[in-house]
Amino acid sequence: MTVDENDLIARLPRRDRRSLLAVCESVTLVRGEVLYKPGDLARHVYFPNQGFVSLMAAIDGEPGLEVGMVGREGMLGAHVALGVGVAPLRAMVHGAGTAWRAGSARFRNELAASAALQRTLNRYLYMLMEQMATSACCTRFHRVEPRLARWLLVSQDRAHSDSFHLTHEGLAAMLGVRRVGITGAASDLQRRGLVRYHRGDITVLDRAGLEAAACGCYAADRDAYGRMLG
Amino acid sequence: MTVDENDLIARLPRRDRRSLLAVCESVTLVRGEVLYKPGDLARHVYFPNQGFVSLMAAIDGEPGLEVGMVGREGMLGAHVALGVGVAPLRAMVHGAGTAWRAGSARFRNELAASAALQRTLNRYLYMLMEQMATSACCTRFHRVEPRLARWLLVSQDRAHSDSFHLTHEGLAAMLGVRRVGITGAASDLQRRGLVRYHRGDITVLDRAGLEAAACGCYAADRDAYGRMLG
DNA sequence: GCTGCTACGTGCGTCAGCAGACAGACGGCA
DNA sequence: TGCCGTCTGTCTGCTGACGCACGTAGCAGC
Repeated sequence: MTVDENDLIARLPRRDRRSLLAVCESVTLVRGEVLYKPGDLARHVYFPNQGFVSLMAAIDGEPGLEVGMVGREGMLGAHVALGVGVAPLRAMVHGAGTAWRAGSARFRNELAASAALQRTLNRYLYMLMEQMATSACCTRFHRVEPRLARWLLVSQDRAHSDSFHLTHEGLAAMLGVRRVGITGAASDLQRRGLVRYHRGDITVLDRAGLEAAACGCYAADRDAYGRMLG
Repeated sequence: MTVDENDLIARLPRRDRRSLLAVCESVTLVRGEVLYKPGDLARHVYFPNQGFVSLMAAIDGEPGLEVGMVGREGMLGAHVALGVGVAPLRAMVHGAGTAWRAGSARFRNELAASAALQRTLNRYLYMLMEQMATSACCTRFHRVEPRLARWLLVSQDRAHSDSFHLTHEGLAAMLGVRRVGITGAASDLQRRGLVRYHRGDITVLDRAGLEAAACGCYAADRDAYGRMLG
């Protein structure tokens, strides 16, 4: 067990944690990897230790829109915890890292046996729903630039790193806007010295400034996360 | 027990259903009533028998956007089932009806005691999340008119009635658009003979036509509901 | 009748974001 | 070294929705 341990697992009582980890294996999350596609039967669940993964809702056959992001604070395969095998969302790795992975059936056994795990995941599900609702509003009402700033902050939190890789094209797909919309917003953030990017390599330079540039949804999400822990 | 029974309760084994109903009382849902406000501690959960209730996500202090709708196919207070007392969303009654209501603590006891209830609610939570994700995409990508058509269909399903009451102003708040946007879309639907409305009283005239006018999200939601049932 | 309120319809100027296209810059690779 | 694909920046014309404001119609009450 390292310092970079998945938060949900870290919060379990020792006994439950050991039991769960006994059915887990360590895997590497590779950038670009798709962990779930909508309609797929999920063979595994994942507890990231580092890295971050986007949850995308599809629409009209298009990739659609990002409705949530998962890092070491959460898990992938919440639907398995709800007793449904079929994934509702596309889960795509954006920041590489490692994760604990468990087979769905074994995971369900662990869940049935551990009240602490049930409690923890229930709280996480609650937070995820809150995030999705916030996200929906944010997408509707906020401008591209504050939304981009928010996305970068959330990614930075999940990645535990100041820099990560994603092109304007990729960012546009996440936020559901055109690439040129990202180009405009990103240029401005760079001009103001908040970030630097170069051919897909993005570095956050001024975190406080970026927080000021982001919409209130970032703070709302962070608060929701805090409430989940407390 | 009447024919208009909440679907979640109706699907429980007789023993579990009796036990749950024993801690429920029948209440009336009045149009305009707010069952939860974000941040409130939920004292009760509700299982509607008729009527329909909107789940609204707030943003920047504004009422925001509807992210889900609940009728007899679901429950209000899903967050209580997840072990969190604080409501994340505003729940507002749009179609009057009756509901079974249980105190949060008693409901939690029932939930702990009934594996069938847990399974049922888990599947419902899954569907609710799927709906929220669909809703987020729909809000972003679809035009006002198809979205309005979808909203009317969903309401009709929940209300089990061809007519209900909501002004253009109210519809605008649900869909997160201007009132005049609704006026334009509604005029068109009326001109095409799909609906009729007068000072807030809306009647669906041509259901099939309305389904054709709605975006694919309506069908997607209905399918998700079908999958939940098994 | 007049008043007042609510609901609905319309017109106008503005604007963010759209679609499509193009060009320059950079970097990996042969 | 030169080529090519990727990434980024910019332009044009277009449109759906916005904000605001005003006009009208139905309904209730003294």
